Order: sequence, then structure tokens, then C-alpha cells
Amino acid sequence: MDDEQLKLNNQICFPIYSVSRLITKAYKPFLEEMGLTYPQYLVLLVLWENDNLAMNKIGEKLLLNTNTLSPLVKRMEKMELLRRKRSEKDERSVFIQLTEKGKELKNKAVPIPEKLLNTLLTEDVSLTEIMLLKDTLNKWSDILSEKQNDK
Amino acid sequence: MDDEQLKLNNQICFPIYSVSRLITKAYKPFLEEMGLTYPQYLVLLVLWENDNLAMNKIGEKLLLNTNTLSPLVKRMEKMELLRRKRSEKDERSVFIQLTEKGKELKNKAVPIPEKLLNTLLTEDVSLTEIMLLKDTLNKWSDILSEKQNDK
DNA sequence: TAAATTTGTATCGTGCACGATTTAATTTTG
DNA sequence: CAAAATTAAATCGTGCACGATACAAATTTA
Repeated sequence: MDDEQLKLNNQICFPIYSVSRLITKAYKPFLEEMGLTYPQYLVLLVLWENDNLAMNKIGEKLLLNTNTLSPLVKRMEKMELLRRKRSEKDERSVFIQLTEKGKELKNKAVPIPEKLLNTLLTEDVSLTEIMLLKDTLNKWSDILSEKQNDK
Repeated sequence: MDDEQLKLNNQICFPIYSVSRLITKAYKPFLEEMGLTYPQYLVLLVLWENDNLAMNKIGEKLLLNTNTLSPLVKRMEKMELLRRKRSEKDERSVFIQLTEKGKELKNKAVPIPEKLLNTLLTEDVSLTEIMLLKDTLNKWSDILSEKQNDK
């Protein structure tokens, strides 16, 4: 059988795709308490770390284009989590600032990473394994995104 | 700093999410030649391995609910890749059969896994690492999906 | 067997992703 | 300096994901 590689369980793509969705789902109960979706949470993670960033900088960090980010951020503005402000220096740029409400949400978010770790940790998954996977995937992310930027 | 864990690069969720999207993007050029999206390709992988499955069986394998799968499969029916047939034994069930066109597409798909492997393999990523990651993620997938089924 | 429950699929609404295109501001070049 | 090229956002269209709901067929239960 030449098509052994075509079987679902032999593909590398499928486990990444499904684990990604399963992890997002694992976040859901915690994020729902804050009224956030997972991508909105990611935007906040970026801004909590470094407020007042331009759209393209946020997109760079999250590997998202403006056609995704633009409406996402507008929804978050409607939720009064942030404000959009066109730069005076360069009127093409739009800078994103957290509102008080957006800043305060960070307090609610602090315990989330540990809660999620506890969801992942079982007798079959150790902290070492999680950290190893994280590092491997970060490396892959760098390699793949660079490769795709070079085109 | 208590919020070290909230930094994007320390999160386990973000690298999985972005690598998943980057991998999907890596498939794009190959799938475009066949006129397929990535989830459509996954459905075909399942059917090539095991034709004439009920909707719920396909959803089980891909971890997709019918609210995703139903329109997806209907689009594929319009593309004449498959046919939907309501079971006579149990009229609730809909079985999915590949058309000739759908079966023949497999020939075009056979070289894809190797092409993708070559995209991933670099001086920094070995085949061993890829296989290790695949196995780890498959294990995680099992654990997480079971955990979420138990609720 | 009639009523209640479960099962299998479909539909609806919302929110991403992302290729392609548009628009406007800024920078580079001839 | 004016034309061309680049850069930053936004918009449009299509296709997933997925919670919630609906509905009909089948199964279980009283």
C-alpha cells in the first residue's frame, strides 16, 4: 500500500489541527466568564504586555492580517475593552489603547494559565512534556512563518 | 511579576494555535491544485480510507459536529466529490459515498504528505522530531477529547 | 402501546481566518 | 518636485467552527 501516508492517523497535520481546537475549547469556560473569545483573549495578552501598539504590530505578534484583526478589534472597541486612535505622526497608523475596563480584566485573567495547565496535566502528561512541546512548537512557528514570509 | 505566565511566549496555547494555522497555510498550494480547502481534504482522507460512512462517523473521526460537517459536506456534494444517501434501515442516518471524481482525486493527493514533510524538514527540524511531535499530539488529542466528552 | 427519551441530522447566528481588492498616506525615485 | 512605489488599514466574499435550537426517526420505559 503506497497510500499508508494518506491515513488520517499518519498525518502530522491532523493532530495539530485537532489539538488546537481542543485547547481553544478548554479555554472556553474560563474565557466565557470574562465575555471573551479566544482570539480576543490573545489580543488582550498582547496589549497587557505592551499597551498602545499599532494594528500591524499586534498582527505581527499574533500572525494575523488586518482583514482578520480589523473587525476583531472593532468588536472589542464596541465592548469598551480598548480604543482605536489614528496616529498624528503618520495618519496611516492606528494605535490601540486599553481602556480601564480592558486593563482591569487582566486581574481576572491571571489565574487562567495555571487552570489550563491543570486541565492538561494528567498521569500521562507531565509538565516537562508540556514545556518541551511548547518549545518545539515555538521553534516550528518561527521557521514556518519565516518561510512563508520569504514566499 | 506574578503575570509572567500571561506573556504570549509563555503560553502553551498560542504556539499550537499559530502552528496549526501555519501548517494549514503550508498545505494551501497543494490543495489549491485540487480545488480543495483543508477541512475538505480531511473529509476526503477519511473517505479514502473508509468509504460509505455515516455523517456521525466522519464527525467522530475529525472531531467535528454536524453544524460544521453538514454544510461542509453539502459543498462537497455540489463539487460532485461525493453523494449523500439517507439510510433505508435508519432514516435518521445519512451515508456519504465518494463519486468517481472523489475517488480519482486520491491519486493527486498521494504525493502531498511527502511534499509537506519536505516543507517542514530543515536543518533545525529532524524527521525524528516530527514523528515525536505527532505522537505527543495524538496522545493529547485522545486525552483532551475524552475529557471533554465526559464533560 | 403510548409517552418520554435518545439519536442523527440540519439550521441559525456569531465570530474568526484569509485571499483579493481598495483607499489613503507616506516614502522613494527619476 | 512630480510620478511611482510602498505602507497601513479597511472592506468584501467564502468557508469554516461552534453554541443553541429544531425536528423527525428510532429506542426505551412506564
